[in-house]
Amino acid sequence: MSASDNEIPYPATSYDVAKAAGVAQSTVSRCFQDDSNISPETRERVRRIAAELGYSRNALARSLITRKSNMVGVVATRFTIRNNPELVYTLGDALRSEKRRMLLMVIESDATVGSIIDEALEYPLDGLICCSNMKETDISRFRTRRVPIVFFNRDVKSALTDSIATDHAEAGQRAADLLFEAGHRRIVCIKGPEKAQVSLVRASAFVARLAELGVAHVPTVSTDFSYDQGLTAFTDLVENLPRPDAVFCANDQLALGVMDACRYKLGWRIPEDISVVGFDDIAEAGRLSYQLTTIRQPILEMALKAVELLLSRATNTDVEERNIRMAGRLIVRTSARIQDKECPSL
Amino acid sequence: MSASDNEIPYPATSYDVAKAAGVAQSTVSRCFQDDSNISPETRERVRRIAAELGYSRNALARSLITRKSNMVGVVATRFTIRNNPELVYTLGDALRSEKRRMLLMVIESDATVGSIIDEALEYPLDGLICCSNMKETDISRFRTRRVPIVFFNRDVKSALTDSIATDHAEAGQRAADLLFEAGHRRIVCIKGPEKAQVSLVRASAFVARLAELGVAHVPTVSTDFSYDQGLTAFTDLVENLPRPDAVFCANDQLALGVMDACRYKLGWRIPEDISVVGFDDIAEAGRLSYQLTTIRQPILEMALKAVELLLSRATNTDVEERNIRMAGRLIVRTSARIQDKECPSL
DNA sequence: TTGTACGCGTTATCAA
DNA sequence: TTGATAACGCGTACAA
Repeated sequence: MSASDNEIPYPATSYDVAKAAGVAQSTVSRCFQDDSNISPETRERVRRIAAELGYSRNALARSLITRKSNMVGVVATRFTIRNNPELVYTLGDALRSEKRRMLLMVIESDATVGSIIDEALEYPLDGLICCSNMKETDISRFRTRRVPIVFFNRDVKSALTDSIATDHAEAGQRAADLLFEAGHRRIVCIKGPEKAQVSLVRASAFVARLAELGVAHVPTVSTDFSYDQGLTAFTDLVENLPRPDAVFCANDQLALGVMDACRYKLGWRIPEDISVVGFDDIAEAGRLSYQLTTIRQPILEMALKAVELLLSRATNTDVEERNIRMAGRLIVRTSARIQDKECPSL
Repeated sequence: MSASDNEIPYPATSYDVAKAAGVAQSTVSRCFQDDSNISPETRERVRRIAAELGYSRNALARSLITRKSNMVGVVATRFTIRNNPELVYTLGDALRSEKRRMLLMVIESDATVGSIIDEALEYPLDGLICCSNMKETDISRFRTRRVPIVFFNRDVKSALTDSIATDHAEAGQRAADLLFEAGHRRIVCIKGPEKAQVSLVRASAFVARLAELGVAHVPTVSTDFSYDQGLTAFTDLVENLPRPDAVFCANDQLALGVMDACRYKLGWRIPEDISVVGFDDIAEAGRLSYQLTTIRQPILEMALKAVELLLSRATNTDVEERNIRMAGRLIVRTSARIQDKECPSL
């Protein structure tokens, strides 16, 4: 028994199947395409033989000739993945139902997106869903290659490049109205990183709206969007302040930290002593221990829409860019008083 | 101006670069490989011209000839992604530092893993990290193709196939010892789905150990591993039972639901009236509102080890399978009394 | 309906 | 050090 007897050096190719079935390689190829002219008998026989040989088509070789990789790149930051794990699942699921694979490229933060550009360009991606900012020079490299991009929750405007995002400004404004109408006047704001566009928009719209309503000063502090900093930054902030009666947090993680600070560090009751409003509606916000009133981002609808926008670019190559903004939805729980203080009977 | 003047039909290839640089295509190829014999001047000049043309190598074409896709498949269930988002990030990060891409294939649950087998086989993956069970017949299809698999937190044993998992049995046993030594005797157990191996192992080891210690009956109920069912299943379970003094939950989500059931439905104090122990150490477990005592899975270390195991198979083709079990780590917080009831002075 | 021949864009081999 | 040429495995004209 020689070495060549038991060699299984490489997976079977369409040539191997062709030889075993006594047909041409192109016939084998046709047997695995849905819309090809092939006799039912041949198709069945060849497929059976292929199965016996353990044959699968090589997707890479196919991509080379069809010039379609059937792969969609998804760029996501660590924070996005942690805060919205369902987004990853939903994107993957939506892409698979469109016969696309998900090449997930994770980055530490928006600041490090540059590190994956070259790698993404080496694959003839069908498209890129980018949950990060990107420089125009990098965007144009994809555009040159005809790789469409959809930005997800990032306010990036570029030619032929779509985006979908929550309407953060409207949402921040709504939070301001909510708290003002409930009679709150000593209001503070816990926002995210200075570099995080979404946080800035939410917070500045919130503050601006309050200013319109006559609340001139809204003490504000920046954080890293984490529970821990929500807890500590809030505690520090209120130390030298008249006690606030409401707080808006630019995301739910912060809000949970603020709530725990109130209850376990400051001894304040929620919502009797202070109203807390968050942003996102993550799973934790609905726990009985928190019951956080917050503004939900329609992440899952946005994910589906992102896939739809992306794949429609394959046919509609030159349609003008679409920048879709979806309204957040106020989820009323018990962490904020929503009726006016002056009318407790309501 | 004819149509051909402004056509940018396809990305530049190495032939285009070669023509522009006045060299052979193979020379261009060499300029983009680190370990090739090429004069520094040529390399620099060609690379510059390539950059001007916006050239990137086509990874698919390269894979075809090198028979290495540099892609690693990661199979993960919706539950895994939701419960352990950091796992996704860590795997992606570890793979990228090994110059590999992550093809993430999401599935609804272990039961639907069959739906991605064919699709995974079509790519000449460098390997597969599988956070799901898999039938032996499917495993062998990958083995035939020389695609190594590492099972992650699944107790799958198969030839040449590595696995890494938390030692769930040891952990369940440890939870039992912990509660028993604290003096608890009326103990209940909230486990996960009947089909979830990890849950069964944790719970049955827990119950078995208590039996050894003389606690014969441990009322147990199955759930879907969710917060909601932790809350409702526990409430239902204890309704017709003498009040338990301790509860072990097969994951943290359940434990949080149980804690909220105790506090907000049953009016029990934690840990004075009942001790609660969870499993996983998800982020929520550490919140001040919960302070859940739990057993941490070393997910991140496991992720790194999984990548290491997988890539080592590329060279060590025929080394015997390695089934690594990592010990969980007890994280003591305040949701469980750990000293004996009889010795409150401790 | 099937076979022949070519090309997708790269790396690898061999000769110069 | 470089160039010519042959793969890699498939899809697709075109001819039969």
